[in-house]
Amino acid sequence: MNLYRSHTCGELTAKDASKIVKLSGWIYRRRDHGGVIFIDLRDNYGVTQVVFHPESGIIDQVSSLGLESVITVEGEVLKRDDAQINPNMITGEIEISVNNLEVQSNVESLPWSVIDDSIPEELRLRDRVLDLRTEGQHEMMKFRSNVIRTMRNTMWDMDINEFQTPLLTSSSPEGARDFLVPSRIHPGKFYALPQAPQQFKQMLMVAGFDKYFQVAPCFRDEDPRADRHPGEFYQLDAEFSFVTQEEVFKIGEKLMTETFNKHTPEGAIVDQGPFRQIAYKESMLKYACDKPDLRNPIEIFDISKVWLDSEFAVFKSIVEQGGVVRAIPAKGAGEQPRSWFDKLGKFAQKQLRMPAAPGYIVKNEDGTFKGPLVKFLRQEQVEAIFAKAGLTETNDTIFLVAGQEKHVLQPLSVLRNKIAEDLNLFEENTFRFAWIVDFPMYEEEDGKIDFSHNPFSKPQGGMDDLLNKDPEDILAQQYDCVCNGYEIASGSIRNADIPSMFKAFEIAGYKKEEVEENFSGMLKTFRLGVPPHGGFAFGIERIIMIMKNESNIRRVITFPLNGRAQCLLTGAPLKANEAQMNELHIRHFNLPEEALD
RNA sequence: GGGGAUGUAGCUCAGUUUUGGUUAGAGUGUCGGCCUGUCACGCCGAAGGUCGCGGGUUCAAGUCCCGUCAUUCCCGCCA
Repeated sequence: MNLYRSHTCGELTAKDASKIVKLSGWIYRRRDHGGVIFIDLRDNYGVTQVVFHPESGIIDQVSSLGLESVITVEGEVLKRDDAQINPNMITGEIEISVNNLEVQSNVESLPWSVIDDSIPEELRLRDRVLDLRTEGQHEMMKFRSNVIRTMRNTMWDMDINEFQTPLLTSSSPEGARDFLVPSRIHPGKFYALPQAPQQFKQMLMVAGFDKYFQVAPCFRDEDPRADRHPGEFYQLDAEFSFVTQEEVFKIGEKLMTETFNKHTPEGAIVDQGPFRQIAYKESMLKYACDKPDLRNPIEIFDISKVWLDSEFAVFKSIVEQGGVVRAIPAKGAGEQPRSWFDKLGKFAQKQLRMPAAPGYIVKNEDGTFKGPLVKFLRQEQVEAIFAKAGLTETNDTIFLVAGQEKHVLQPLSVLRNKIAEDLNLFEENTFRFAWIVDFPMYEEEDGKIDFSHNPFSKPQGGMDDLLNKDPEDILAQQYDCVCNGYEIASGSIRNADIPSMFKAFEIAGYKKEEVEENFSGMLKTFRLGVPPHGGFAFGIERIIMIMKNESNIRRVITFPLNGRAQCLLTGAPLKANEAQMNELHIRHFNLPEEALD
């Protein structure tokens, strides 16, 4: 017998009756009847009812202990009378009649109750340990642990090596803001925390390891979102040599299906590979975003041209000036009350900052149409639009959004999901995957050409594309994996050809010397013989959020930062003292007033 | 940097608009008492409030106005 326990609080049942046992755990609940006291004792594994009788002589001691105190009890396992069995507990057939109590740690007062599930997040973060004891949060972290175990095992089963890569490394000029770490040994110089192990995993391929993965911490100094933890997060990062895009997809599909099949609820529908592949361009048209939620059956389509042959000056001039009109088909939406349409219009203007509420056309029972825009089109034009949408029933509706393409995409995407949600069109308990492929290599903003994704991706046509195509027309062997409206992975087949790498950077405005300097490590190794290679990185937190249907990423992180990137437990970030600053050769300047106190 | 929502007892929330008006309520938790079979135990009693903060309007502000802070969601940002 262990010093503290012979069993856990989740394992004793009727078959253990009359055993003498020792249990340790936290006081979860107490029911004091004056003469007899019941305590629900909780540990990581479960809850067991322990009973104190007056004859034990420790009643007074027990009633003075605070909830969440840690105790060790010793006693006999008693089978309960039939009337006293609690069918809701695994250990509900028995209880422990205690004759010996040892207090490991007494709790004077609790800031809030572990049983209460309506505690605000600020307190949960401040008292995170208490929060991690609550049933929901405790199970969540065990769930995360199990998911990562499955992912690791799946990778190992495919004979993929697990390696670690440096955390103190160099800044990469592309991408998000870096976290910098001042060097003591090299005054004035800084390490950067990796935004991803990108360069190192490629170097592992050059080193001949063939297949690699790791559960990698990634650091990006960006503002948070509900699905984006500020500062740091984890990726299941992987890279493979001598592979094609399709072979990388197979590995990713195996990883996802194994993980989701094992950890989603009974009866869930999980896409089994091969996953759908959707070209970036197609995705932007049909779903108005590059991470579509495919549980939503609505597909947007373009109806720009019809307005050139109409009397509606607003849409006509938008299209004439290169803008677009897009249609969102909404099956049966005409059954909704007028107030629903009004509310949707207000939402669009207020939340999505659309200049006007989206127009709509509803099909009447007699085959005519109604809505503010109907009078501008001929009957056969409207009929053609509905035919294109495949809408044939009374009350079927089409919403219209017009404007320059870059302005309408975001509102379209949000409206597509909101309409489907309001109309209850989403598939339930379903996990829909897709690969978004054929991303453009470059994008133009304010006349400047920049990489639209990863500068290390291979242009689909190689050097030939780089030399002969308009940069905006060059596609990359770059792909994302999306699930239920989240981007859960990103990857590419890398550009392993040194001349075309320089050319690719040149198009984005980087001089040869800059590239040599910033990627010296990687370039040097590439000159030593680089295999064709490619890979992916899956966002672990997002995968867990999706499986648990959680909307906030902090729920799946043991010790998350708050929305302002502060740790309420440790106070991080904190000021450095003078001695530390001196040693690191750094000094403050230009601090805002509020930082000076 | 910008926009929306929220802020009342330790915690969850009602009261705030329509209509500014006596002592701001409930549940839960806490504390005290009672209770030998409960399992979210029960019963009796008590304590607990700068209505986020500051200013303004008014005879009178939790309620109206302005500002500000905090939390959160979104936009920007996220190769």
